[in-house]
Amino acid sequence: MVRLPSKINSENEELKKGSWTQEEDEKLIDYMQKHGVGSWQFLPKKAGLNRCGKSCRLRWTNYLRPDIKRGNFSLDEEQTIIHFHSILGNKWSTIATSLPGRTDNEIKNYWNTSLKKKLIRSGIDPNTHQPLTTHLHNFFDLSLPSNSIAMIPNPNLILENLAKIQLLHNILQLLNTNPLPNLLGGTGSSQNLSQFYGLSHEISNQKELMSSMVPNLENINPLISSDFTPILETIPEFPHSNNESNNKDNFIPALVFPETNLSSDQTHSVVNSGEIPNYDLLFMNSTNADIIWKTDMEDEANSSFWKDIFI
DNA sequence: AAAATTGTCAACCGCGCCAAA
DNA sequence: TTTTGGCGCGGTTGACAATTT
Repeated sequence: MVRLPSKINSENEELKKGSWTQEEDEKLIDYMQKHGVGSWQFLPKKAGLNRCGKSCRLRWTNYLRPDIKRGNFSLDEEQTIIHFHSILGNKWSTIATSLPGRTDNEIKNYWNTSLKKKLIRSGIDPNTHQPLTTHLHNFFDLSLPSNSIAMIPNPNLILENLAKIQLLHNILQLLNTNPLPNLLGGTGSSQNLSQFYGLSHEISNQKELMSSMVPNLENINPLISSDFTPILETIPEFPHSNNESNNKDNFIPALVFPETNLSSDQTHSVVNSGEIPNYDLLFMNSTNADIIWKTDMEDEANSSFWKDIFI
């Protein structure tokens, strides 16, 4: 048997690709109404379409089929997708069987463009469906058994953990500048914040959250003294409004920046804007002992927050 | 007002499964 | 038992729209 290359028809002509025209749609609908679903391989020729069978199947199942439901996903549908995704993962076609009129493609698109972000904003990892802080615990705990760093003064490890602290800083900054995260939007409260971060007790401010999220924080860097409390106490409270000036006042000053491609002026501008630096680059370089870190000591306002830890 | 960025969604691609040869 | 080909699935792309800078 000879298999035709998929982009050539039996007359050796190039098959059409890309968006479907109204005329092509009409031909396909007309054919499907008369013959129903059959062999996709021979359909294009019979229906007078210069397309491959696969393209016709896709157009029919994802767009032209008469039983397709249009419009926004309802809350029920949304919850169904989240529920089944937590059990099945990216099995879009299986998930689609629970949502009449919705196609796997549509569900997949909706997940990738909207639902995933909604979950992240709610403090839930869209891959594991677990609170994001579970990962934070692992993030610090796995690499930081008690006292290990103090006993092995490996500069690369110190740099790596500096990077981790910086990452934590930025997570806290995000939490501090956005409305409190909660499940699927709406107004937040400290109660549901605790709930969605997987904490057994209620927390009312950021320092409590920080202590709860990173129990081994005092072991991260040998330069950190045992008394971490004074630093925690300087962390601002959660803002309980969207007032922009309040949010600005609550910016946690930047900790350290790697001396990468940022000039001093750029570093200052990043510090002052609260912008998040490029962590891919940072981690990529963190195994290199030559990496130079700088604290922003010239700027008293920005450095006072962190200098007790590192100087 | 224009340019840049981000979001949405239809469509494509390659792979793997499975039935038929 | 192995090979072949149809089909469906999940990941990705790219065009267009909407929003932001």
